[in-house]
Amino acid sequence: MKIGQATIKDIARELNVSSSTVSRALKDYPGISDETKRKVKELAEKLNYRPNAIALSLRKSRSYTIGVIIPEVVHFFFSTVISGIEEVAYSRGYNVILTQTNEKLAREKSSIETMLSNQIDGFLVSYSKETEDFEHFSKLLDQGFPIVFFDRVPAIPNAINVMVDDYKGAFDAVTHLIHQGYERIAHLAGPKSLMISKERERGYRDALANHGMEINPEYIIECPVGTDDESQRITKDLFQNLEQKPDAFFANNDMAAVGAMLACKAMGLRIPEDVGIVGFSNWQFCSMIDPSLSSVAQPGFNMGAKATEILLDIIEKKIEASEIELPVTLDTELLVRKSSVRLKS
Amino acid sequence: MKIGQATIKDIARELNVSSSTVSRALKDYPGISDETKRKVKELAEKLNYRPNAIALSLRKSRSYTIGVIIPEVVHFFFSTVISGIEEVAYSRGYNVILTQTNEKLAREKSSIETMLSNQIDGFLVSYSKETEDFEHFSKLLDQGFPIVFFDRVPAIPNAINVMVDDYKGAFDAVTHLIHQGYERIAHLAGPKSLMISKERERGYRDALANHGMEINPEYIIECPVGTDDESQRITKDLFQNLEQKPDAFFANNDMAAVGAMLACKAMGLRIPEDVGIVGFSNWQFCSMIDPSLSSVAQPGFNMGAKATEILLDIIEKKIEASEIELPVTLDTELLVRKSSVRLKS
DNA sequence: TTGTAGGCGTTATCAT
DNA sequence: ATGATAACGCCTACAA
Repeated sequence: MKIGQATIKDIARELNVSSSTVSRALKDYPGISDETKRKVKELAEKLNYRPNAIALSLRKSRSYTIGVIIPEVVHFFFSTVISGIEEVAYSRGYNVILTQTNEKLAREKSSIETMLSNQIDGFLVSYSKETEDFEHFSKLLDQGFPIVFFDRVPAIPNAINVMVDDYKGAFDAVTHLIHQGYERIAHLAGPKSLMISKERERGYRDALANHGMEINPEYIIECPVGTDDESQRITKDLFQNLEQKPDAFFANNDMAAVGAMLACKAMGLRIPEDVGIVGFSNWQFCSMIDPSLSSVAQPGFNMGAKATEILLDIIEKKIEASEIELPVTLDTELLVRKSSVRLKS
Repeated sequence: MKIGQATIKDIARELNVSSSTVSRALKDYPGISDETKRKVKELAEKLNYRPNAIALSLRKSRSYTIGVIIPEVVHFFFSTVISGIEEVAYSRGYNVILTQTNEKLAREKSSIETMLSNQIDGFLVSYSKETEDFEHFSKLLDQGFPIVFFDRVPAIPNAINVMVDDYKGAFDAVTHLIHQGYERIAHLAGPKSLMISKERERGYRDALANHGMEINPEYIIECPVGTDDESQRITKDLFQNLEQKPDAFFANNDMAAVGAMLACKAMGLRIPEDVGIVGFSNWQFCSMIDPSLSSVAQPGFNMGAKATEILLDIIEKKIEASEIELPVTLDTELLVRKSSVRLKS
C-alpha cells in the first residue's frame, strides 16, 4: 500500500482491472459482474478508499460547497443562523465555507474572490455595515451566480432576500405594551442606515397611531452602537431631561433593552410595575435575567435553514431564481415574559 | 468570451501562446519576456481571470482549507473560538470549513470522512459529549495527519491539545469564595466524560483541601446537560434533601450558575448575602443579570487563534508536531462581580 | 462485461 | 524565451 489515500488506480492495479471498471463497480453501474463488484468493494473497504472530492469537483465543475459571508460569528443571532445553514447543508451533502467580514467591505470583497476561486456553488450573504454599493454582488447576480441574502438584504434587482418581518414584530411588541396599559412608550432605535431599524421604528409608530396615541419625537432615540452601556446612559439622560418620563421601552435589540432595565433599576424604578420593557431578538439571556425580558424572537435557525434550502434548490435547478416569491419573510414571535406584564390576565 | 470562468487556456488561445507561458507569466517566473508578461496580465485582467483553486488542490494535493469540528455553533464560547480561528486562517490564506456535531458521535465521524474526502489540510477539533473512544482520531494521528484539539481535548498519545487552565481557573474561583467567607461550597459539575469537567472539579477539590476544608461528596452534583433549567431543578433538590444547605456554588458553566441563582432567588435566598455564586466561561450575559455573575473568563478568541497557528505551522512544516511543548495552556481570568462578593474590601 | 482515451485547470519537467 | 507533455483522481463516451 502506498502512502496517503488509496485511489481508484490503486484498486485497479491490485485487481488487474481498469480504473473505469473500478469506478463503475463502486457506483453499482449496470454491466459489471457481481463478482467484480464484490472484489472491488472488498478491496476498497480494506484500503479504506475514500473518493477524492477535489478531483470530482474539477471533473464536474461543482464543489458541493457553499460560501457563507457574515459580519461576525460572535453574535448570537448570526450564530443561530449559521447553525441553521449548517444543518440543511449537511443534510443535503454540502460543505459550508465560512468567513466573517468584521463589518469591513474590503474583506467582504476579498472573501468573495477567494470563494469564487474555490469554485463554490453559491453564496449566502449578510453584508457588512460598510457596504453601501452592491456592485460586487449584482455583477455576480447578472452572471446568474446563485446568491441568497439574509437578514441584511440589499435593494437590488434579482436579489433573493430572506428576512424577518421586522415591522410586524415591532408592531406586535408595542401593541402588547399598550394593552398592558403603558402610556408613554419610548423607542430605543437602531442605526438609521439599516433597513431593519427603519422597519422596526415604523412598526412602533403604526402601533401607537393605531391606538390613537400621539407620537412624541422625544421618545424616539437612536442607539447607534447597540450595547447595554450605551442605552444605560441614554436611558438615564432621558429620565433626567424629560418632563414626562416614559413608562415603557421598546428597544431595537435586547442589549439596549437590558441597558434600559439596568438604568431603571438603578433609579429605583420597578419593572414591570413602573416601567415595562420589550426587546428584540430574543437572545439567550432574556429568560435568565431578573425580571425576565420580553422580546421579539427572530427565527435565526429557520432563517439560515430557509435561505440554504432556497440556495440549494437554485443550485440544483429545482427551482428558477425568478420564480421565487420575493421577499421571503419569516414571522417573528413576541415572547411575553415578566418585564412587560403588569395586568393579571 | 466563453461561458463561465476564464481559464489559462482561454488566455493562451487568444494570445497564441502556450498555457505554460501564461502560467509562468502570471506568476512572474524568470525567463518570460516583459512584453509577454504584460500582454498576459492585461488579458487576464480583462477576462477577469481567477485561478481555479480546485485544480490547484488536485495538482498539489493541498487544499489550503482546514476543517473545524465543534459541538455547537450557538454557544458563546465556541463562537468566539471560531472567530479566532477564522481570523488567523484568513490572514494566512486558508479557508475554513465548518461543521457542528450537535454532540453526536456519528455526526463527528461522518464529518471527518467528508472533510477528508475534501482533502483538507488539517483538523481543528473539539469533540462531542458522546465521544469516549478516540480511535477515529488516533488512526489519523498515527498516519501523521495534522490535528489540533482545543477545549475538549483527548488523553491520547501524540495529540496536540490547546486548552485553558481549567484547574487553575476553578482553583481561583473557589479560593475566592472561601476568602469571601463561604463555608459550604457546592460544585455543579460537568459531564465526567470531559477532561475539562474533571480538571475543574480537581481545582475545586484542591482549593478546599488547601484551606483545610472538608470535601463533602453530597456537594458535588453532576449536571450532564448544562442548561439553566437542569441546574435550577438540581439546586432545588439539593436544598430540599440536604441537612446542611450549601451557602455557595461554583458551577462548571455559566448556564448552570444562572440556574442556581434563579433557584436560590425563588427560594427567597439573597445573592450574594446568603449564597455566593461563581460560573465558568464568562458568557456575555454575566454582566447583564442581577446580581451580575462572577465568572472565570476563558480566552476563546485566543484559543482559536493559537490552535490555528499551531495547526498551520504543522501543515506548513514550520514546526514538527513532536517539538511542541504540550499541552498548550492558556490562562483564565477570574472576573469578580456581585454574585460572590459579600465582604467589604 | 470490460478497456481506452480524453479532459476538468494547473504546473513541473524536459525539450526546443 | 517558449512549447509540449504528463500528471493530480475521477468519470464517461466510445470501442472492443
